[in-house]
Amino acid sequence: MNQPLIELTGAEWAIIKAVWEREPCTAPAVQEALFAETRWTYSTARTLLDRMVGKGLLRAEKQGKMTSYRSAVTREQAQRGELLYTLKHAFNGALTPMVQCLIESGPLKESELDALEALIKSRKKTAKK
Amino acid sequence: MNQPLIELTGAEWAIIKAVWEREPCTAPAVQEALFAETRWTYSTARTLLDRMVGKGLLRAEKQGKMTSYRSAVTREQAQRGELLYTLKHAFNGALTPMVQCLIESGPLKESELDALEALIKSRKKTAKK
DNA sequence: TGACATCCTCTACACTTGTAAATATTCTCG
DNA sequence: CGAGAATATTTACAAGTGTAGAGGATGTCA
Repeated sequence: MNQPLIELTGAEWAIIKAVWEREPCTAPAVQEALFAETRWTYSTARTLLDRMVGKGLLRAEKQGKMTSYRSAVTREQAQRGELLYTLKHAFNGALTPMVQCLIESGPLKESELDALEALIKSRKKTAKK
Repeated sequence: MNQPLIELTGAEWAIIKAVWEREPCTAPAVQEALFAETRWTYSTARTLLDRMVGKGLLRAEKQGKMTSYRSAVTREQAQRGELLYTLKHAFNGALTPMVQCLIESGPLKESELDALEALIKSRKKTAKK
């Protein structure tokens, strides 16, 4: 259940997001989808894809000549990994300061504050044990 | 004002935290402080320190034979950089889901929820423009 | 059947990161 | 002065990352 903490590089984030949005999908499809943003050639996208399979972040299945990729970790798992990395290194595990810094850094709208407030309220109920 | 987004590796976080806590400080001091946690030799610590000077994360000043290091970025800047990286890559810039994921991931206590709630309230007042 | 268009595999290469040994330079005290 | 202790400088090296070219295999249409 507690897999070994997922960490993604910037390039990997780009790839996996493209995969999540269209899986299963082929390398050319991913390359094309990301080209505008990254200017990566097919080779580059393909290398990244295959390395990520090696790391267990994606799974590949060969169908004839095409290879079909799909994610092996969920978006939530990846997000959590990223957050936990930051929580641990940048905030020494202290959650409140982290949220504080976050809401102070970001340009955030009134509506977002409302959303957060609601979030916390509901969370309080759930947490009650 | 908008410096080019600070990103630190795990090793760099360890170093800079040690520096923040005792700056100005020497390489041997940093190495010693981190030894229990990292088991780094003097060489390793020194290399890291100097590379970080090269990147503009620290500043070094030679005084006689000793070199004295101090941070060139604040803890807040570094924290912000880390958060913004995550916000951008993992959450496509959407703040609310990020906070949500955070409070759902972490094991957080009642008191923390209270703190967060207070935080948001005060923030709401400030944000009023 | 042959010329393209597609997609694949292999190989490469520079840069960064983590880690450190080897060696040199100084102080400092007996 | 000479030896040890404390520091510093240089060099290295394996893995990981970003990026891609070259060249092979295959399907397709005239």
